[in-house]
Amino acid sequence: MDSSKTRVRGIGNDSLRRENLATVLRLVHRSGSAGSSRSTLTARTGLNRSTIAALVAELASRGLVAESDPAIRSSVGRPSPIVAVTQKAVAVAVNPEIDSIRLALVGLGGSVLARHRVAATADLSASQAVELTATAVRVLLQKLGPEQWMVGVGVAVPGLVRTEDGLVRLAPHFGWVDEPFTALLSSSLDLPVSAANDATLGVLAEGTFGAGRGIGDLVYLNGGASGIGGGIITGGLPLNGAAGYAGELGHTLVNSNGVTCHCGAAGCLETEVRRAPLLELLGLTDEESDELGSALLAAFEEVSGSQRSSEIRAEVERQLGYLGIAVRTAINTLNPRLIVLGGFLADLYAADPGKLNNSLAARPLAASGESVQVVPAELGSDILMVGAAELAFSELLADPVKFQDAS
Amino acid sequence: MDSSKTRVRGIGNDSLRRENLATVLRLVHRSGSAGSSRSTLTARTGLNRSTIAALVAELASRGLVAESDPAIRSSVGRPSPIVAVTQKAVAVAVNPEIDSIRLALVGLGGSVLARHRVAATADLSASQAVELTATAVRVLLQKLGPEQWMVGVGVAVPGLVRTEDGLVRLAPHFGWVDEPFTALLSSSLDLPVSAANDATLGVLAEGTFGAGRGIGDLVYLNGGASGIGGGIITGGLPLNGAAGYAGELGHTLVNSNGVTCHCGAAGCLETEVRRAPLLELLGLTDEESDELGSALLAAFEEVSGSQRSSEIRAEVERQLGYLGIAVRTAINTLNPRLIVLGGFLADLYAADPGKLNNSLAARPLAASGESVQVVPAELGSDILMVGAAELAFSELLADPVKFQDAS
DNA sequence: TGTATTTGTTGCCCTTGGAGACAAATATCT
DNA sequence: AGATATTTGTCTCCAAGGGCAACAAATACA
Repeated sequence: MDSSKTRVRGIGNDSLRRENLATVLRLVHRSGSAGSSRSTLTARTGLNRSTIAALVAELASRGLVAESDPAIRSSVGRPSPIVAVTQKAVAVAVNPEIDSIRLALVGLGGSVLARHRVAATADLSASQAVELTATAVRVLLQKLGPEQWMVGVGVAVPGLVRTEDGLVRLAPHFGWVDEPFTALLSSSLDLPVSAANDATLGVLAEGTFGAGRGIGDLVYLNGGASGIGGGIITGGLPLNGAAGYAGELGHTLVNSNGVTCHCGAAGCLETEVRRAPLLELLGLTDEESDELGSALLAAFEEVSGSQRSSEIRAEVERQLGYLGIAVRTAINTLNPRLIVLGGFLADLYAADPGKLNNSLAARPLAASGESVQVVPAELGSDILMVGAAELAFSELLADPVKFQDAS
Repeated sequence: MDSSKTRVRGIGNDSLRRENLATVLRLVHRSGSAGSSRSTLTARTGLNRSTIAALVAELASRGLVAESDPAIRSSVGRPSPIVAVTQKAVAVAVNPEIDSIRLALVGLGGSVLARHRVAATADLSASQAVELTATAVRVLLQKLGPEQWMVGVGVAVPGLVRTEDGLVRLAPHFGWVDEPFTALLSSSLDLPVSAANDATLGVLAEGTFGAGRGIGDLVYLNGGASGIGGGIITGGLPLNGAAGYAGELGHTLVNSNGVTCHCGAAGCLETEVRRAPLLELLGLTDEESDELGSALLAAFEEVSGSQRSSEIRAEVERQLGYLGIAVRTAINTLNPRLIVLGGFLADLYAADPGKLNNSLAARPLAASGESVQVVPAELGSDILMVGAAELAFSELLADPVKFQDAS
């Protein structure tokens, strides 16, 4: 009912403190392991020196941040202590995929402390997946130090997830429909569990710690084995939509004469732009998909131009053309400053950047200097771990007081 | 640089008061001329009775709101006074269009106090338009009472407007490119002037006072004489994008085999779905476009099925099919709760609602109960006046203290 | 070595919202 | 009609939080 972000709740004296604590913690969190000096926090928040001191002290007493002497002393004046997140509060990130379930222990600041992987199959039922995940989480929990405490679990689901309660509405890979994965996992582990779409969490990670750091409007497009997912940040906030299903850019129409998609429409982006035909043309298996990028580049650099390489180039150009159409629609709709490409879309783009860039010219204002930039994702394979952890941390970041009383 | 909406600034004691004042004023503003009781404000904000009393008193002392006895006494208990906006603070709304420039004097709460219209031609230069507008605004200013004061001017521009400074980057109707319309008008009138895209302001109006009242995620699609514009609200906030060009849904691809659009691409929504062919088939002129809706309905209700009416039906179905594709893409991207159709798109939809609704079925989750609703716009011809005024009021609504000192 | 600069630290003040007691105004029940 | 319950305005006092100014500390630079 009150989902509107235009503030309706007033601010009391207590929520004032809470918001300021959250602001400081978020700033420190976003600065990652490098941390940021107390004077920087003063400048960025606009708060008084004494206030920042008090806020940092409270966060420190709760064990969330720690102060240290600055390593390099550059400017004149009394050096300001560096405030950085501790690794006492940790989250577990989970990403169930076709072949395996990946997990990680992640600390504040986006640092991956430990990884774990369990094999899975495509015909896994939701309750089986919960079982597998729960035991894997318990393995990770054993690695926790005595001082560390678990904030919760974040799950990056390849499918549609209802934000409200984490219900997995649709996960095509596993054939799940309306599976309460989140609730089951939560009751099995007795920990708070939250879930969201994988690409939505991808853009969260990339926008906080990756290529989109500090950028308020960006679109993330990820090409995976079985489709294309999208995540959007606008005005500095993740775009979830009414229920959390926003960002399904894989179902943008790119070809009226295209193949019918599993969604029922024809010529969707993800029916026209696929990894499988590229791998096939290159003679690579699914497991060798890491080599896709270099193989494509090799095919494009080949001067002689064999029959096979020209076939590859044609397919790449074809796919890039369709990708361009979808990206153009996204730009016209969202006016982002940055398009981040992940998965095989990054490889596709790298093979012939000019093709996509030119394709983006066919839109209003394209000629002006205010055009968007297309870049590959910066975060590597940890992106979903970081994004899922970000989700798990979100409550803590919004209200550091709610957790762990001061000692 | 700091365009991100994730709070970076801390909250001091002064901004605390400012935010609470703004929250209360916004709530009263959104409740329109009906106003809302003080007890309602207490409940909705979560603030204390005494605090609300103080805040309302301050707003009243600034002349922005006034209290009055409740008209109907429904429930038990001491009756709570009704707080409603006054019409002392007013804004001027401006909408330059092909044939005329429309203006209005608008008060808080979205009430249109006076209207004005001056003839215009399509070949109007920007400076000529500024001249015309400025004199028209001066006419409206004379209607101001002695107690009223002008907040500023808001302009709804049929084209791309840079949010930052109101520069009109592109207005195809007039052939304007990078015209500083806003700055010129501001210096000519010596008043604050802000500008934005017309459909963006349309969704603001419709989302605040119209069909989307209280809904945090909605898309507004408007069909005009010369194209289709779109405006988006997500998470309760208008979606502007990096520079203000978001919402250009008229350039979504709907037909790979379509006509080339002025944007350079082929088969855009606005090349396939147009008002002109409908009017032509119905034998209506541009001036008679108000009758389009009833004429279409008549053609659809005709039982016998003349040659002409079946042609009309075919064209309507064709256009609705393409509209459905664009709407589907928007839904997949934004997951709105509501699609609001304005202009001739509302007429088109009304002629055969089932066609569009069925077309939306071809998307993930369409079968579930969580599907979107499609509705016609509620606000009539005043929509852009209200939206533009909303823009002009936005600074006041965000910080009621900055204006007019307490007497 | 002295000076300018920046920033942490401390004590005090001001503003703001909250809580509670009391009064006022209404509906409802007897 | 009168008593009672309920809701809400009003008033006074209080506590908490941030700002400010003075001082001290720590650095760069001349």
